Amino acid sequence: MNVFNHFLDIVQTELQQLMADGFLPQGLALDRVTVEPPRDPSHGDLSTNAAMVLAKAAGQKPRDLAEKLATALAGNADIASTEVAGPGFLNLRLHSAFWQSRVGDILQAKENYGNSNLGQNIKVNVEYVSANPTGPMHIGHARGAVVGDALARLLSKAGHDVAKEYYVNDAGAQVDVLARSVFLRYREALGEDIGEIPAGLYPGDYLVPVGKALADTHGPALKDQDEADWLPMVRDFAIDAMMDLIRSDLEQLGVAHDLFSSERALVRDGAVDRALETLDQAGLIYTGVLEPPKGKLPDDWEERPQTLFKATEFGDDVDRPVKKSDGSWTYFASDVAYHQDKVNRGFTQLIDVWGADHGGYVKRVAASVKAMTGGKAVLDVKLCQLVRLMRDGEQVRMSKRSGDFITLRELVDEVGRDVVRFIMLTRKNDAPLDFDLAKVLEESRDNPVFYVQYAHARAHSVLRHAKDAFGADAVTADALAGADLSQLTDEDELGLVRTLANWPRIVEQAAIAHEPHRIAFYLAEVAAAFHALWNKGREDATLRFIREDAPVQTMARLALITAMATVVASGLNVMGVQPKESM
RNA sequence: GCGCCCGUAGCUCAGUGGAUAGAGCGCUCGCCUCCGGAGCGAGAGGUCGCAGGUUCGAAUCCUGCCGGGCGCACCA
Repeated sequence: MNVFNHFLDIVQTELQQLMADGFLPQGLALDRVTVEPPRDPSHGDLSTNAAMVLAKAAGQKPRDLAEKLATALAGNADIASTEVAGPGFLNLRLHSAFWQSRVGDILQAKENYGNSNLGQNIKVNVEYVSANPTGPMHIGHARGAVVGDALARLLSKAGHDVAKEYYVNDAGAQVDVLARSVFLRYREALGEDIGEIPAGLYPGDYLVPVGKALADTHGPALKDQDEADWLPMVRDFAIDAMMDLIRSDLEQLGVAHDLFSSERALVRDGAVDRALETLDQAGLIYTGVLEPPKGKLPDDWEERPQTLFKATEFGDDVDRPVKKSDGSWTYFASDVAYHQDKVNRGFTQLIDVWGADHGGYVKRVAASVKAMTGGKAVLDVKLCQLVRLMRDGEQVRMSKRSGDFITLRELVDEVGRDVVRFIMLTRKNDAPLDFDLAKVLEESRDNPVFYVQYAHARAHSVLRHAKDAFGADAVTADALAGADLSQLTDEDELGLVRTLANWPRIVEQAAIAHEPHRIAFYLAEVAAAFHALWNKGREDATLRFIREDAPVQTMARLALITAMATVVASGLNVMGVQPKESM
């Protein structure tokens, strides 16, 4: 149950009744009415702004209106008291029994607690990573991979029909460079001294085995051919090898896409021609000359006519070229086709997760989607800012020149998959993130991965102790489900329950905002509430979870911490992190 | 020059229309024969970059300015 939606329904029903009974004017719009947890817990359990948002249209003073609503709600069995406060808030306090029942909800739903039908099974396409198939993934790709994957899981939990997709840029000049780089390694594998890798080719050692594999397959047969003869074949060979590499990197991170879409295949199948034809028929393609870019001019800039898309009609700053000077499609043109392809496959919500360096590209793609679909499909681009790799507060320098950058694989090998995934979600996507290799492994309060995992492990530790004290037969899921929850009366116990009952709301809000990082912050809050309760038991022995002299109360408390562990596991599951039962 | 993002406590950051703006670190003061002290509690610390505007109500929305990051024909 989403407690807040539940009471929003109740409040709206009562408001409708007040209208029907003539206490309020007919036809008031109730869509701005909200029910939320008050910022200050001393104000009660729930707070509604109904009186304030309706006062003007109703022609009544907010506080008077709030009083009427309070009277109307007084009959509700779950509401213990109501209070009009401040400028016209109506604060509700619920009976303990209502909160206690939420523990039962959680135990019953298990990790599905927090699932929502918010998305109504709408088809959402999340495209992420989409790194060029020219080398292994590095730390920057890791952030997009985690954000995209967690967002997909989040939307799925919130009731969307989600497809996870990787766009393979296998059609541009960069894959020809890859092919030449591999060909060099092929000659090397045949015993040739290739010396320094020339500038403009990929120098990384990861291409050595690819060259060797090529030599194993073909022997020296390719060596003396013209480039035009070997390049297409070597290119395909190299792209396959790179995608295998990338897939295995992703697997290490626990990221699995549903579909890898090939740019080359789109071009080959004529999808780009068709997409551009669509735009052309709509009168959105023309030949024109662009103004030179303001500020610094590129050295080789020349004024010339280009085939342009009227992006400015859909909110972009300038019209955008779709053909290169050699007549082939630009990358943008195939991206238009790719987005059209997604829409054709029935997706009405498109989400792209990109690096921040692609920020200048957002408007034109959004414009193309708008032009293609007449606004029926919406595109949201999540830009991920840079990850700064640190060690003990010092920035780790990466040398891109030698191809010796920090790979995803090295990162996961050093700190583990779960740590990488969690830390990547401890910032908003549009804020830069410091990833400190030392700090993320610290076992302390200010390492959120540890802090949250510790709460989960601690709960399981208590359950193990309880089984020792009462016997494994006494502490079972059935026994916990049947616990007398009215035993949970301490204010901090009920406080923890309230925090747990917030989970369904967090899921919905994070899903609406497309912000998976909110899960990480929420879990830290749950962990804090649990650790605080734990320590209260240190000072007052009657508050400990396990009281051998009070088995009924103990079972209720074990039910509570099981619920806590369940919510933490549910949240970690959205983040793609495995909960730990011991540290 | 233009566009996008960011500016909140000494530091790192939450908080996308609600009440007295929060957390961690750091600082000050407390709590360990006890279910895992790998933790907890209390305190000090703020013109929410600046100036206008919208609103019953603005850190949040709008406009302008200041400061920082990223990007800026045909590459991907």
